[in-house]
Amino acid sequence: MQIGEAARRAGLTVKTVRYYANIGMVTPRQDVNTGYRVYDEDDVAKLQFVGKARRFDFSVVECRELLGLYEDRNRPSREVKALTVKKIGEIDARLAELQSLKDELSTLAASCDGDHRSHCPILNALSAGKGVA
Amino acid sequence: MQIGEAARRAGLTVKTVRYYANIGMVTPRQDVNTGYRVYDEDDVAKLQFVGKARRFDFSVVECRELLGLYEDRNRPSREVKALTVKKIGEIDARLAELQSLKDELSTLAASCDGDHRSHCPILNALSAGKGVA
DNA sequence: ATAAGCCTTCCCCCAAGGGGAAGGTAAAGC
DNA sequence: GCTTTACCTTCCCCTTGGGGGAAGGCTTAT
Repeated sequence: MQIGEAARRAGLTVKTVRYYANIGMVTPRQDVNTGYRVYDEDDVAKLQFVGKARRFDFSVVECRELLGLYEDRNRPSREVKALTVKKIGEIDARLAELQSLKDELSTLAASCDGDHRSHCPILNALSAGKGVA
Repeated sequence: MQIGEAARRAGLTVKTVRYYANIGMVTPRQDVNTGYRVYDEDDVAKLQFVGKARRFDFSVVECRELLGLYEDRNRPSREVKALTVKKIGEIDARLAELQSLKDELSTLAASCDGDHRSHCPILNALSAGKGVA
C-alpha cells in the first residue's frame, strides 16, 4: 500500500510516517518506477507499535530501542522492562515537579483577590527574591 | 554592569540574558564605544522576574505579558490572576495525562517478569491494537 | 483535456536557548 | 611594550518531533 493508507491504518500523519522513514525507524520498500514508498503489513505493525510507544511518552530514540527489542524475539524482556521502569521514574519526577509548581501557583492565586488595586501578591512573589513557599 | 554580572545576579546564563535582549524582553542600554550591553538595577530586577516566571512554567510569551503587567502599576491584578489560573489549569491537565501514562506503564511493568523468555507483556501491549487499560 | 487526488523532494518554521568559532576590548602581569 | 586572561560581540548550526507549504510527477476519473 502507499504511504497514505499506511498512515491512516497506523493512526499517524503522512508527514510523521515519512519522517520515520527518513530517520530509518520504519523503512518501507521503494517502488522503482514511481519512487513511491510501499508499505506492507509488517511496516504498518511497526508504525502502530511506534505510535503507541510515542503516546506512552517514549522518545523517538527509545522507540527505536524498543522496536529493536521487539523485532528480535530472542532478546530477553529484561531490557524492555528496564526501559519501562526508567520511563516511569522520569514520569514520577515530572509529576512531583509539576505538583510543586501547581501548589505554589495555587497559593499565589488564592491570595490574590484580582481587584483593580495595584497590590498583587503574584507579581510581588515574582519580583521578590524569596519564593512563595 | 556588564552582561556577565547581570546574568550572575539574576541566576541566568549569559546566553539566556542575551536571548532576552534579542527578543526585546529585557533591553539594556548599549555602550556606544564598546557595543557592550549595559545593565542597571532595574534590568536585573526584570531578569529576576522573568527567571522566576519561567521557573513557574510560564512561556516566554506569557512572561512578556506578565512583565508588561508588572511594569504598568495601574493595571488591575485581574489579568495577572487570570494568567495564573489558566496556567494552573494547564498544569492540571498535564498532571492527569502523566498520571494516566504512569498507571498504564506501571501495570505493564508489574505484569512483566523480565525473564529471558520472549513472552513480554509490554511488547505485546505495544504491538497489539488494544490498550492495556 | 483537465481536474482531482495521490505521491515526491526541498526548505523554512516552532521553543528556548546551547555550543562554539572568529574577532574586538580592557585590565593586569612581565 | 607585549602578552595573557577574561571579558564581550555577532554569526551560524544544533536540539525534539514533526508541521506547512511550494514545485513538480503520476494515475485515474470525468
